[in-house]
Formats: sequence, structure tokens, C-alpha cells
Amino acid sequence: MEYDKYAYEPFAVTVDLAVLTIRDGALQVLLVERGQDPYAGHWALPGGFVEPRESAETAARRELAEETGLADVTGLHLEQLRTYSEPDRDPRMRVVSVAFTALLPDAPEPRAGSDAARAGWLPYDSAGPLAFDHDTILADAHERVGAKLEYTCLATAFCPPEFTLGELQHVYETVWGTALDRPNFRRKVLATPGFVEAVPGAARLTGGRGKPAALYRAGPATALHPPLLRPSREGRPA
Amino acid sequence: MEYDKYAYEPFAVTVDLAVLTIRDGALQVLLVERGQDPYAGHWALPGGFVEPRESAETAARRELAEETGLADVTGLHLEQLRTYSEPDRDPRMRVVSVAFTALLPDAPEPRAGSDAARAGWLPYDSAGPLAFDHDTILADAHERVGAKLEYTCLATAFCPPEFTLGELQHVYETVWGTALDRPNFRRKVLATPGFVEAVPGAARLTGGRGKPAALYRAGPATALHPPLLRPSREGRPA
DNA sequence: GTGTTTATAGTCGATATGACTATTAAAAAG
DNA sequence: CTTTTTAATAGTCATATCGACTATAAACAC
Repeated sequence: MEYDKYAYEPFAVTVDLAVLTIRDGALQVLLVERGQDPYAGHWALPGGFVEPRESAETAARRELAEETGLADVTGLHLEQLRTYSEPDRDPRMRVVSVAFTALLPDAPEPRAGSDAARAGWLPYDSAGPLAFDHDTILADAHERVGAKLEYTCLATAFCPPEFTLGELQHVYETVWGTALDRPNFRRKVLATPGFVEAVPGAARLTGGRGKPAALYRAGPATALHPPLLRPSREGRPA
Repeated sequence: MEYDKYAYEPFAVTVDLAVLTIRDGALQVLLVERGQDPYAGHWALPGGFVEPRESAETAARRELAEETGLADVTGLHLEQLRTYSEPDRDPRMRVVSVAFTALLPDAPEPRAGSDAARAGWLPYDSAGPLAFDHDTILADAHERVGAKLEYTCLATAFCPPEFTLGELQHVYETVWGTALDRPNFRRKVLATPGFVEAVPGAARLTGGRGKPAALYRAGPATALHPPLLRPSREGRPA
């Protein structure tokens, strides 16, 4: 394309983050409360402007560090979701937003940034309605994560460095909202080379009732072949 | 996020299109030849600025119509790929580009637009090196389309309204670059409800050698359950 | 006719899956 | 300290699906 000076029109470019984690057995999302209009008092996804010399990915990781207060966000799963560009998605001005999805294993209490009244984790199911088009972004993020659990090893991104197969299964059940058969889930995960690897001699004795579970680490594999499909529901969106 | 006047920085926002089709038995991509620097004489993906009152999706569909010369692009498959925002991806100025993938069944000769020296279809394998980061965008589009063939009914987007199963199979083989077993492919497609539906009493007699093939139309299904997986190659990207 | 090409039908073993039952090891209840 | 409860793990079995085949059918070239 060519740069016709008559066609050039400046846009503001921002990033919005759908930061997901599993807390208290539920899927939760990091939200900030808006301090001013529009949508003052509403919850919104954290985000901010892309700075002149950074990419959207860099901006997203910077915002993620700022909003979660985590010192090290280098290892976290951060993935571009899609870009939202409806002309009136922000009533004040033309803003194009590149949305990202981030997955966290543990859930530190966020600190409120300078531009947000409050910040905190809210259960996904009771998160709406959010400011702007953030309900749509959040729903898209949920759908994307649910789909990627099927054919990638992404579920370990929700887990701490060492985890039990029960915890891993809980990730699937929480994101998909369905129960899975435990022996079958085990069989599938262990039959996939590189999905998880056993931590030698270790067993989780922490607090839980029942037989202690063996501990596993995330393996080197990234894809799941064949995939681990959600219990069939018809007409699933493409 | 808040609109701090010190943080606000204008960007140019464009769309880039990876328009794919199958011509002469090969995967081909619509390219335009740049008429001026930078990259004068290089091939590039078609694209252009997002106008002040349109979304990126609207801009992409407008550009698609302009570049292909097709009167009706409403039915064509157009899908957001991802957004490319590296600060120096365009040497002249800060440009954030929302990339789209479009799939065409037939391949009209494109007309050169006002801002391109030439436009035409080039085989995917001999398309590079392209201007800017368009090699990356094109490779991402190819990977995305290949992956979506596995678990969606997207392949029909490459086919005319009525097609044979051999033509449909050829779509898979061309995009994936692998041969498929014909009886097994038939069985899989016909066993998936809503993927294709037979055109009653019709058979393609056009020119081809061998037994005439039955004609099919795209069915109402969008997802493929279970998926039609590529012949296994290890370490497929997520 | 013969041979070639492509479409279509069907077979068979290997593998994966869904729905189960059984056993084991720990904590909690009594 | 024995029983109950809870959760992890092992294993079974029928079915569905897949990959690799073979076989037949319908067109054209010669």
C-alpha cells in the first residue's frame, strides 16, 4: 500500500488484556474498576496505550507486569487474541485495541495502578457487564482458551511448576464447564508423549484428603495429537 | 484504561490481506507490485488504510473488492489473522497493520489498483521475498488455514458452489502439501453430517477422464467433529 | 476390443475412546 | 484403633475411528 497523505488518519492504539487464572476452583479474570467516565464505576479489562517505540506484544507484557505486580512475567503465557476496531467502541475517540490473553498459574492479589480505582480477580461467570466492548473480548478469550485446550498442552500454563493430574484435570473442567472421567483423562495425558513428565519420587502430601497424588511437570510438547476433545456438543463455533 | 494526553500517540492503522486461492492445481496468493519506495518493484500483500469511520473488517472487505475486482465479496470467507505492530516494520512511519486471510473459490484476474503497478496471482511457493514483513504474514496465513482445515469445514471456501469430492480433497492436499488416501477421505467427509450434501442427480462430466464424479454442495456444518488431522508430523506448532 | 484414468465400495487390523469396576493409600469420623 | 470417606491409580470391555489396503465401476484413448 502507499501512503497517500489524504488517506492518512491517526488512531490511538491500545492493548487490552484478558488475564485468566483458576482461583478457588473457579475461572477468574483480572479486572480494574474505572475511576472516570465513560463507564466510571464499571469493571474493565486492564490495558493501556502502546508506546511509540514498542510493539503491541511488548506493551501487553509491560501492562501485565504493571497490573499484576509480578516481578517476572517472562515465562507467562501471553498470546494475541484479535484486534477490535469498531469505530464507536470508545465514545471519546477512535481507538483500535489489540487484545491479548494471558494465563497465570498462581494468583497474586493485583495492586491498583495509577489509573484504576481498584483491581482484583473476579469469577468469570459474574464478571459482566464490563465497560466498552470488553464483554466481547472476554468471551472471545474464553472461547479461544477452551479451544486451545483441545489440541495444545496449554493447560499446564494454569498450573504451578509441579502439579498433580487431578489439578490438571481441574483446569479442563473449569474452563470447559464439564466434568471429565478421571481414569480416561489420566490415560490420555500420560499417553501423549511430552505433555507431562513425572517428578521422580515426589508426591503431594499437602493438606488434601485421600491418596497422595504423584507430581508432574510440564513436558516439552506443545501440541496434542490426537486432540483431547470436549464432550461433544453439536454446532460448536469454528 | 484512561486517556492521558501525555501517553496518547497517533499511529497509522492499515489492513493487509492474504488472499488465497487454488489455481492450476497450486496454492496461489494475490499480490501487488509496489510502484514506489520502499520496496519499489517488490511484491506485497494488497492492503490499505482503515478509514476514519470503518472497522478493520469493513476496510478489509472494501480492499478485497477493490483489489480483486469482484462485484460481490459478501459471501467470501474473510477472517482476521492477527495484528502486526513491530515499531520498525515500515521504515517511513509507525504503522500498525491488522492482517486478514481471505479464501476465494475461483480466481478472476485482478485489476491493478491506482496505487499498485501490477497485481496478479503468484504461486505460494514462489511468492517471496515480499515487501515489509509480508513474508511473515503470508506464512502465518498459510499455517492458520492449514490448521483450520483440520477442524472446520473451511475447505469448501476454496471450491465453487458445486464441486466433486476429488476437488475437495485436492484443496486439502494443496494446502497441506501431502497426499491423502482417496477412499478414506471420502469416508471421512461423507460421515461428517452437514459437511457436504449431494446435488441430486448431478454428475460432473466436464472434460475429465475417468468415471464422472458426483457433485456436492457445502452443507450447513462449520465444525468438523472429530477433526480431519494432517498426516502426523511431530512437533507441529501450536 | 485393450489399457488408462478416476470414482466409488468395501475389508481388516491397529488404535483411541467412553463407560465402567476394582484396588490402594491417605485423612477424617466414630 | 477401627471404620468411613476421599481421592489416586489400575484395569476391562465394547465401540468408533483410522490407515492401509483390494476390488469394482464408468468414462475415455487407442
